[in-house]
Amino acid sequence: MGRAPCCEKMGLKKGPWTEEEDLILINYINHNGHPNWRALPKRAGLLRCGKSCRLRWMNYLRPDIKRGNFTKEEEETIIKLHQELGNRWSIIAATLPGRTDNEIKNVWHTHLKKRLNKTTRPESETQIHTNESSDFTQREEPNSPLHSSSEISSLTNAASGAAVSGGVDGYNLPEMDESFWSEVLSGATSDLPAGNSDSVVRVSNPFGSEMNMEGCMDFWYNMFHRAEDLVQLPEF
DNA sequence: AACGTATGCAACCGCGTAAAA
DNA sequence: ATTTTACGCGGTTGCATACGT
Repeated sequence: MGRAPCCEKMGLKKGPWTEEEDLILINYINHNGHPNWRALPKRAGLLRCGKSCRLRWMNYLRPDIKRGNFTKEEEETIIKLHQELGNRWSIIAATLPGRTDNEIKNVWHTHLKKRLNKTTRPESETQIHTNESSDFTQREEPNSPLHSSSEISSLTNAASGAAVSGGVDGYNLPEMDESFWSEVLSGATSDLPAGNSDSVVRVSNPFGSEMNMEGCMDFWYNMFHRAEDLVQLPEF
């Protein structure tokens, strides 16, 4: 498979963006959108590669970017989702409107991870795994229907619609009606006492992974309801 | 005040994959 | 059906600033 020969050409600028470059990029995208990142810098008159332009726009210049410190609620969401999903920063970012995957990744490595390490209980005291040192995919069940971040992205996008029963990549996604949770609960193979939401149970979630019931419910809620924000494309 | 170290964050790099040719 | 191209993601790097000695 060929790979994009991005940034190979000599003469393309690297490093921090100047205010002038930012203005050029903002102005161009506001008037033309960004249907083709690779062609954008040339058309806009920027000596940058498309990849660099995309990154700058997505992580810094987009009008819907929320700047400033993370709220306690946002941090808790990151911690909870990271516990369930591992380093799936883009998925986590999808549940926090205005926050970028890069920003969340930075916050995790600079603040949250350290904070958690300070308060981490010994492994033997908890059945809930954190995914910090192992890739999420390595924890997937052998028969897990999801194998790549792009598939999860597809799920996220599919979730943005009202009806999701059509499924993604052959996987039938359930309707979020009242019977949904009863089906999930009936799919749990745990023999733990009912109502113990802190305990790990194996649930029939599409990731084939373990998460506690509360986490599973929160996850689905975020996926189906907050993903709506994702597909509201800016108007140019 | 000067230096060394730690921290935070923006940006780059390389890979996987979907879409196009 | 195969190859090429472009995009998006996660890991990593490097610079600027803060902090401690």
